[in-house]
Amino acid sequence: MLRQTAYHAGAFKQATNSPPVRSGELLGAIELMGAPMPFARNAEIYEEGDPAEYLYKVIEGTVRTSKLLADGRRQVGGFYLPGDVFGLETGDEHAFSAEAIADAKVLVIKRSALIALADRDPDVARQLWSVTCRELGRVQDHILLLIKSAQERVAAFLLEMAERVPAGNAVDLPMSRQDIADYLGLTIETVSRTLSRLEHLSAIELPSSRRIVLRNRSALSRLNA
Amino acid sequence: MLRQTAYHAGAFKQATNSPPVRSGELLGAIELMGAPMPFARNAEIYEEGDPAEYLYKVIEGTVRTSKLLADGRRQVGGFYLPGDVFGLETGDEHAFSAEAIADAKVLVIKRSALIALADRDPDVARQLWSVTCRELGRVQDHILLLIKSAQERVAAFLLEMAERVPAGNAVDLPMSRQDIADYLGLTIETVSRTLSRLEHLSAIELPSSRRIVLRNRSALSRLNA
DNA sequence: CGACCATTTGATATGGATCAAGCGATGTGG
DNA sequence: CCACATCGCTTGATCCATATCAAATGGTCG
Repeated sequence: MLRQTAYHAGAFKQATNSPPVRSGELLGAIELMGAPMPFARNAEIYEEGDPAEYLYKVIEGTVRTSKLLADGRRQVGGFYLPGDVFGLETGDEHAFSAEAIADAKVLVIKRSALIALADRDPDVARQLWSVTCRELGRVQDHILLLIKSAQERVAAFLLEMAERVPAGNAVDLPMSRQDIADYLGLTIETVSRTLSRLEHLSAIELPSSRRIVLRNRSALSRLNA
Repeated sequence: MLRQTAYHAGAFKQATNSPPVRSGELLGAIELMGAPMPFARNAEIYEEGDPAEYLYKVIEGTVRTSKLLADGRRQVGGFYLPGDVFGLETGDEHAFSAEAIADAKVLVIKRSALIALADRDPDVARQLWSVTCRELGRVQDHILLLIKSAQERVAAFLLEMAERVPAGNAVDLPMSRQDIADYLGLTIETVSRTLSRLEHLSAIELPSSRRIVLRNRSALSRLNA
């Protein structure tokens, strides 16, 4: 456990692994404005620096946002599963790029149309804001991940994914080790080693590299610290 | 330099140090709704978990948002200078707490009133969204900071502060070393050592601990990598 | 079957954390 | 006005978690 500041304060609150924006009823009317588009595995949806003309909602598959740093490293901003909205980001242009991790179907919504609609319908405006606020919360949680130890990061990641793909205790990860590493700010080797260690600790099982069984969630939560 | 992924791609874009939301003309009408409140140095403005009833805009002084982790570490979410808006965050309750670093004057705006106004005035709604998007961009940039080396983090921090307190090359930092460390995900010792190293490299001067003169910005930018 | 790619595992190096001591500024009481 | 405590910061020595370099393993596709 890394030390940063040892404040012995009273306010202990767990970092809530907030998943990306999942708009169920939300954006209901809005979805009519969008066109569903297919993207093949590894296809680019938009690139860093592209004008942010559209918003996106995953219907099928998984999408990853990422950013290449000047030195060649890559930071993965997030993984987006069916129901999740992505492409919000900051302003005129996309700060990250987005790629389909697996074959995906994505609803593409024209931003200008959405804004125009929001101008006329306060409900839409409110939803737009709400979706953005939740994305903000997700990114803040991501920050909290990045200051933890490798074991904590991996454990938190597994718990997050398990929560988002509710299929009992078995999770089928759509992303590669490299994607996970770049999301968690670790190397692929460290991710792999940490998973092996968690297996030895009987916290998880690894039937195959993409499939992970959570055997002891409370142990994971504890490691999550 | 830490390795994460060595993608030799074409898209090289520098992490733009986006400062917190600074609403100049923005929130113009809105500000009439708010009451200016004084906060003494170290006074708490709101606490993690408090219902998020208000939005805030710094008029004078500096505010820091932070979060205590279960193990006693602290993460500083951001520093807010005059003109900056804070307290947006996620939804019903504040994920971070906010404290005045120096004696501050803060405009306090009731969220419900603002939302009501946004319902009637699309411009207000749009501004609210815009402010949130910019905060989102700031937090994403913060993530990019946290995966860099100590030297890069400190250099980036100095450049960011210099940009936000435009007073030539001399910056008077309102925050302590501990605050900086908790913002950058480093220890106070590492921050201090790194500043000393930057001084030896003649990138900066340290006339006093809170005052920093940028002697060679391009060198800092280069370190910033 | 063989080539290729993703993943795991091993050995070593290193950046930053930790532990500890020193230093300078500020403030307090005598 | 000066001794002395305190606090924030710096500097030094050492340790450790994770990166790096390297090789082995395993699964997939032609």
